Amino acid sequence: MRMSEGVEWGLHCCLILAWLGTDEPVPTAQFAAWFELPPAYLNKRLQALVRAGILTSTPGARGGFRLARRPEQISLMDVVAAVEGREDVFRCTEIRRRGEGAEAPEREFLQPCGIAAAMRRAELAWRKELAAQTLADLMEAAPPSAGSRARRHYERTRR
Amino acid sequence: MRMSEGVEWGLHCCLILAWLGTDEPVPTAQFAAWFELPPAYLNKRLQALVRAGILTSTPGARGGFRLARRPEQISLMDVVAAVEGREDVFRCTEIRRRGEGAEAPEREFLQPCGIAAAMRRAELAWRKELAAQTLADLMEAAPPSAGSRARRHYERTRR
DNA sequence: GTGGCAGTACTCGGATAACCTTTGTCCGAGTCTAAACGG
DNA sequence: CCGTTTAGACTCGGACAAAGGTTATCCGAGTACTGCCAC
Repeated sequence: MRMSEGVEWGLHCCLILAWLGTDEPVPTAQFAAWFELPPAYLNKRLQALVRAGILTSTPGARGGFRLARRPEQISLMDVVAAVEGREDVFRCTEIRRRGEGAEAPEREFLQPCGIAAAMRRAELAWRKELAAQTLADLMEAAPPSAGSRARRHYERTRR
Repeated sequence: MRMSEGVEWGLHCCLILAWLGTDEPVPTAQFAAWFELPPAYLNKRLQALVRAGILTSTPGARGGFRLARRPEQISLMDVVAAVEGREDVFRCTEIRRRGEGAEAPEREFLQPCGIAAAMRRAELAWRKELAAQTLADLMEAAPPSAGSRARRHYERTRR
């Protein structure tokens, strides 16, 4: 059980976009150089954020990615859901009904499996915490120098 | 990001053991028949619970698995950690230090990565919920018929 | 009849393969820029 | 000098492979039961 790197990559890229605060799209190549990541694969990951409505992409020369919403309206939950999908981490396969359970009366299965319910409770707590944190919160918690450094670097490497 | 089936299997097996409340070890074959699961692989999964100190195994004929502790002292967190490992779901690879970050002064990295910290907060909430639920809680929440059915079935198929 | 003994069946445990998800790469469609050209 | 055209470079987007992890299987070490045999 491990979260894919795409979440980390996507969050860092969104954070950069938020710090820059520019209207110009930033291409994948720029992000890839920034973090020494494989450009093509990073692009593939960012596409997931576009599909989820977190980023907007403009094709062609001078194209790239921009934030689709303001940083206060992008939560960690949004990014995680966009990259990892919206399925539950714990996926109940209802093995209670198999084998011996097949002979049990149907009314025993009216209420959902207790194990699945407990796992779901925990997962909801996780999701709630993720939804409570936005990009803006991350910006505020980070050292101010990080934001200014990002802007300086962007100005220097501008096309 | 998906939790392995071993967690579901392990929890159901532990629950059966708790319901039976017997001192006799229950072999893998019995569990496998109960839920129509591949016996050898289920055995491999239960071994993880033994290593974690949740179950005790007795080899040889008339062998099998027993609960190592009382149901009130076995939490969902214990089982998840035993099967899935104790590593964090979100694993920060510190890409902030790579590429452009390599030129930043060291003091910018004194406090941990904000993204990793936020993810960790969410994960701790998840773990806390898991640790708060024990096998005994699951037994109480389940319909009483499930427990009695398990005992009846065990008596019938006793060796 | 009783104690010992060998054979047998059964169980866990770890070493060994098949499948699937994740990671990584490549090329095509479309777009903007910029230079060249003609009026 | 200015507008048009045309070639070029750049970017996203999805189709195509490699790698690692999970799922599944098999065989060996060890244990308890059971029937047999000797006394």
